[in-house]
Amino acid sequence: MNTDSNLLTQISAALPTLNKSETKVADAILRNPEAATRSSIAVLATDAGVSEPSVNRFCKRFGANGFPDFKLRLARSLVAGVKYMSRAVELDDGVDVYPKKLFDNTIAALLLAKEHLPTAALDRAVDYLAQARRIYFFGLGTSAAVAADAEHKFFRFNVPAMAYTDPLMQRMLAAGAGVGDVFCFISHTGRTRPIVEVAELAKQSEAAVMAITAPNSPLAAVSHCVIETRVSEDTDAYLPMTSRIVQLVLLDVLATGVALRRGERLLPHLARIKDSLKATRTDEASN
Amino acid sequence: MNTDSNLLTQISAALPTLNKSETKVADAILRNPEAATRSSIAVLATDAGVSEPSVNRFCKRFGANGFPDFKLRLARSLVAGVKYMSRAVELDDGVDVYPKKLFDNTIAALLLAKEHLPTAALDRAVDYLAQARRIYFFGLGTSAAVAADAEHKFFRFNVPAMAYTDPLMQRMLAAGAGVGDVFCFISHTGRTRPIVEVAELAKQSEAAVMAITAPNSPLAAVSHCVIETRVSEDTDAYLPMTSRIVQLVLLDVLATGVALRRGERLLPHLARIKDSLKATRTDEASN
DNA sequence: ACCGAAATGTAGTTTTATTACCTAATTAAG
DNA sequence: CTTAATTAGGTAATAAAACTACATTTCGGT
Repeated sequence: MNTDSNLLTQISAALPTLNKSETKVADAILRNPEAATRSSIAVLATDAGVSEPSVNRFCKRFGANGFPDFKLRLARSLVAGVKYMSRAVELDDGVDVYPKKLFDNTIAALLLAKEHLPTAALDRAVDYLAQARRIYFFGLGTSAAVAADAEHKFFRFNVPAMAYTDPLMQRMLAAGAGVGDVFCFISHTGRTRPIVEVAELAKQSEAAVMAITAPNSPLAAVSHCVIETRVSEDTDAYLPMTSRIVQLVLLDVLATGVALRRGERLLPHLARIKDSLKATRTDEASN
Repeated sequence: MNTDSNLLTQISAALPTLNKSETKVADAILRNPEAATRSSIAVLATDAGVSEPSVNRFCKRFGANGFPDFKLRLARSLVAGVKYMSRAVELDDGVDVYPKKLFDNTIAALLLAKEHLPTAALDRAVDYLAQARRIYFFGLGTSAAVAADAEHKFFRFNVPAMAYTDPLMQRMLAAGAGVGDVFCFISHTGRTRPIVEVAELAKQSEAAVMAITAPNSPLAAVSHCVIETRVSEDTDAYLPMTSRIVQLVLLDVLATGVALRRGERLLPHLARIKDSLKATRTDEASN
């Protein structure tokens, strides 16, 4: 049930199932996880008010080989910065707290996504995109910005890409699609009706339909190629903050994949574009 | 000179300055950093073909208190996944390699940004934004997509925000600006001339000018409030991949900051917007 | 209240890391 | 070219940390 890779969350999730001394150890660790990674088993035992073997047992209970191994895992978990038990921003968070939380959440989302990379789907998607005569990126709301970004990036790679955020335009383009067109739909939930309808339209043509969206969604169902993104309900409660970042990086991956497929010839092209931008600069710099 | 917080990069950077046995240790670690975090000092010493104290000395040379502390630091560095010495994508990278690299780069950029959060500037920026009568987000190129995203996010928070990506529109709006207007410029380099010009125009009005951009840039110079973002030259060589992600998260921070400043009243508003979106869904779900 | 099972602690053993010291290598001066 | 000085590196002893086996306690059930 709990596939969470973060030790801290695992521990706090398991809290109710722990017995007395284990709870003490868990408390001591959660009280100051950073310190726990630095202390020896003796210090932590004193800190928790239990004996050393209890700490050791605790470690093994959470899948570690022993205390040192446990510390290592803990250190890893901490990097993602998820040291705030409730990772959601609280109303009374100060300016020195909530920015870090937001960064931590984003980093955690990326780490998670990195662990569940749909490699096969990405490869197939690159196949589609690399051969495309023309690529359309469609998204609404937050995903519109993602689509715009994708257009820009693919364009730089000399791929004929266009982003449309107007449902009517999307409809028209999907209806008139033909062989060689690739439609890439971006939707966090895959349940935004206008987007799904356009995808269905596109599917009826000769065009290829791909989607960056949630698994088992209506949008996923109508797509030839789906790049699944997991939805983390809790952090994206009111605003899709982390999900769109993952989408963006996945589009980076696709663009890079297409570029790699084309091989070396691309680099001079990028250099040329970069040069053309220099004219708009007051000084030397990359974009 | 080297403020790099990543142990691995630190080690490989220091390679030329190391003596014989230190080099052996460094090689052994770089050969398989993951394994190094798991092995004991004895194993690593054998692996490197040196004695245990040599390994210990090596650890201290890199600022650790001893071998266990060193392992901990190493483990931390590895999480960012920067285990690829050359983090740049190579032409012969397979589909199981380059996506991870891209994610790693992005995560590394966020970790770096998190460590150098311009807290004071963020707080001031929230002051400006929270009091704004109207907010304009201006960006060009890749930053245009960021601006569009910002517009969307602030709008959801019931803040009158608009994004413009057309330089002419930007000019007109800047020229006609007045008290209560806040202009937020987004530019990776801060040297894109059209943007700087518009910022100068806006500065001449009664409006507040803020920027998410590089320090010591022309754009930073004309802004009342600058949120500095560091530019990592190597990974963003040809395309600004990681920098725009950092910008996006910084805008998340600003939007959240404004929301927090307003306090609880906001939550029902968000819930209402969420409900209004449900109508466009084929099923229940968050955006 | 007593028995048994689970939980926790104690003490001893083993492993791991550190320190102090010694030897070999290297370099610069005579 | 030798030799003294200095540094690098290794050996072995010491100290620290972690683990194991076993003893004791605690708790739930009868």
